[in-house]
Amino acid sequence: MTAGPHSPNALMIRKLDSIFSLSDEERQALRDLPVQVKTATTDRDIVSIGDRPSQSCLILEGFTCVYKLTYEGKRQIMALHVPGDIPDMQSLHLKVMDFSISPISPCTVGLIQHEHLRDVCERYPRITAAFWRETLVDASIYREWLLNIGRREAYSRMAHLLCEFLMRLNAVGLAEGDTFDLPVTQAVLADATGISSVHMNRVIQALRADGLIQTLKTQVTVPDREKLQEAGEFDPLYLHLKESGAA
Amino acid sequence: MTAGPHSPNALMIRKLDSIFSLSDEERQALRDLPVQVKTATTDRDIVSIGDRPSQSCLILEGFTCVYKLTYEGKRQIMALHVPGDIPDMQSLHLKVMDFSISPISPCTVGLIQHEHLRDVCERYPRITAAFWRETLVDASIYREWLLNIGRREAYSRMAHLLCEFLMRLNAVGLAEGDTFDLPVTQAVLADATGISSVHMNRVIQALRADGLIQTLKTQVTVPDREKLQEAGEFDPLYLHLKESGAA
DNA sequence: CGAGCTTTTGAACGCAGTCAACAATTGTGG
DNA sequence: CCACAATTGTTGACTGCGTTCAAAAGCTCG
Repeated sequence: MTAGPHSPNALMIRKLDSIFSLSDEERQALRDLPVQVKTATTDRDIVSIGDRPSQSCLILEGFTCVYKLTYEGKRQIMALHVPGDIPDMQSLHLKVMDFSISPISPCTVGLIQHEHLRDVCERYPRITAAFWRETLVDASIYREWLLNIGRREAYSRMAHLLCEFLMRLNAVGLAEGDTFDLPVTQAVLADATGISSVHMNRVIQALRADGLIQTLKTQVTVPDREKLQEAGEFDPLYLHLKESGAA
Repeated sequence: MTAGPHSPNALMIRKLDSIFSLSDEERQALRDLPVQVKTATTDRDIVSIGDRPSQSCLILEGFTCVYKLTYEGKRQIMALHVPGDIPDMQSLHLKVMDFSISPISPCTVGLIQHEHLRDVCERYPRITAAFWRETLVDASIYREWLLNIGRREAYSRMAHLLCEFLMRLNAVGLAEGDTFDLPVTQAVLADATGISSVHMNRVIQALRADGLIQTLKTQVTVPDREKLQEAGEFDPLYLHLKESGAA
């Protein structure tokens, strides 16, 4: 629940540190955040639309998605989150959840009470800035997804999604080179790209046929990253992984 | 450039005040923000992707959009902004712009230097929270647009967009009852909903034929708000216009 | 080894895109 | 104030990407 490089917050701290170069004191304050560790499975939401949570959740293991449903029950996934992410940091300032969060693979998450988050923010303005920045990167990813879903065709959309996922996993050290684990059904990928699951199946076959991806069980390998990025018009700028040079 | 209820910042201050009940001191600090007023026309970006701005822009009059282009030049509009909004608050924390902002009608905007924004944030933590919250609402709108574009058909998308616009204009007192001005080409609306401009034309005709909207020049009237909301599956929760009750 | 998912395949359909032409409107300069 | 240019809106015909429905094949796991 506290100290050590293996505190549950380690990944999140490393991520913030890589951008903000935290001081020892700031790092320690983050390590000291009380975290309640829970496991979650794909059959139940972690948080649901309409909830008024008093905590935010930090992904520790596995993947989650942010989604909403239409009246007819069609699901749109708006974001995928990987370990180190806090998908609902927003509930710190917006009382009512306007979306749901669900695991898309078996997960462990760490729940952090808002009062504790508010407390570190109050004491360390740079942590406020760091958290704020994280939510701004989330928004940037939403924008790129809007471009992806609104203006690209299915084949490119999927290529783009795979590029993003690979790069984000690389950033937190969860992908070995060009191979990563994607323990997720095609229906999930379809809901994340705004197409039907039948069509997603055909798109994946096309990507395989074109040699852009290889799959083995849930493992995905990208033999030629550049080719996949080209197919998906992928430019990592929007991920803001580093502040390439100052203003 | 400063005081009075008619300072350029008035709309923005009123918006923040309605949620946060600012103190006199906080209000005054916002009024004192130096603002450089500029006019802008639809033929040129206010900020462009790749820029590293040292200021953010506050919309004073007219409407702007946030957009990106695909390699083939297809445009996706990700957000519309109305007076009182700050579409690029994010550049306070993200050095490089990952999108462009363009007027979609003749505009006046107020440019505010980042250093001044940082200064008020440092002195007034509640203003930090208020600005942060604004960016979180932007993100919420992106999510709703993702659902709209990813999972609804063109007719509903447009109905939804009109509902959102009407409600946001009402919130800042820029719509008379159920009529508002939308001085925007159909191509813009098409780019905001992810459809072609030809199809947008047909959708608008259908909405007119069904009595959901009436148009006169650039004026749009919504005779039956409920019916339009139903057609667009519009639920204003995601706009977070008020914190309906405490947690 | 069987139940329940998930993936795959085929066929028919439909929403929306594209292209091209024309009409209406707006803006501009004389 | 009119004539002309440029932009915007409208219409029709054709095409196609992706959906839907249904069924079969493959996996996973108790």
